[in-house]
Amino acid sequence: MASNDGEKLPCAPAEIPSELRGLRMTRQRREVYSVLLHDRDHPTANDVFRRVQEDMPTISLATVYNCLDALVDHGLVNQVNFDREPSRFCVNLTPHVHFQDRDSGRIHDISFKEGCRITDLLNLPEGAEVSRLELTIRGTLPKGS
Amino acid sequence: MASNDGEKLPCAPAEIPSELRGLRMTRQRREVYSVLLHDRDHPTANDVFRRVQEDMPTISLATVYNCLDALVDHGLVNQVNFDREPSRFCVNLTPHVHFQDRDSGRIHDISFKEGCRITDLLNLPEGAEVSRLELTIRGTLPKGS
DNA sequence: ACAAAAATTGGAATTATTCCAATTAGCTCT
DNA sequence: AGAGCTAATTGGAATAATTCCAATTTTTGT
Repeated sequence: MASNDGEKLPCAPAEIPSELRGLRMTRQRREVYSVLLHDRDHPTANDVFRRVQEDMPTISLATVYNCLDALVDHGLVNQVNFDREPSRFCVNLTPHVHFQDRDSGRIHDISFKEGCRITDLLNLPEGAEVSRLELTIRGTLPKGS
Repeated sequence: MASNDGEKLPCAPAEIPSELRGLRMTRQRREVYSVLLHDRDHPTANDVFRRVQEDMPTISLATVYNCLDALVDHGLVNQVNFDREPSRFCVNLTPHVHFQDRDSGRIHDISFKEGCRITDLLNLPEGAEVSRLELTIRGTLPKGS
């Protein structure tokens, strides 16, 4: 889960500035980021690759991986892992967890109830510092949600 | 997170019966399970393979994978995934989450405070049924814990 | 003991991801 | 705008965890 520091984030490709959080926005990174902003369905690296290729047919898969890494490192994108499945990517930077519906396979972002922190529920050892926390849930949703 | 139904689990290899939760305990499965019971340091499949080989030099890695799968399917063992690292395996069936210390790399089991359920903190959609939930934490522990 | 079913085995195959060396693009300073 | 420097991109090869497969062996039920 990423920490959202309250900064306003661009919501349309056209608004992506040339640098964001100190990350040099190359054509490829901009395109990858824009694809992630456009369809927020938690695509895999390969999904992103295929989508970016439509506008930029010469991009390589290695570059997509590089771009995704860079975006993740700079906190613009979250990497979501469900078990041993291919990683998925998510531009929602507000605190949330992921729920995968067994039937559709779709992943849903689930927010926290007001003021709730997971670590309050745990018997963490004295002095433990949490730096990254990932919660994934699998289950079913009522039909048609 | 496994559900522990309160059943008393064997704590020494010698005590493992020929069937457990409907799982046929073959020599190989028994050995794999016994290795997991003996050193609860969340080994990978490869770690388990090397340990089992000491007593059973002819076992194959494929069999270790098969045995681990069977044990996981029958709820005797938990599969633990940290990001894209190799899966690790855990015989602790009480409800808990996993904390990886950045310095040592070691994984610690973290229990819940009395009566706490993670799903109570979440804005789950009406009617959502949780079937599996995995929480992994990375961070640091004070020296010497 | 016999037949049927299930598990084990070794090796090959798969697949997401990473690595590498060569080219290209982006930034800075004049 | 041009030169030089650094970082990013590229295609292809390499890696590594895991899965698959077909043949053999073990176990179970009759």
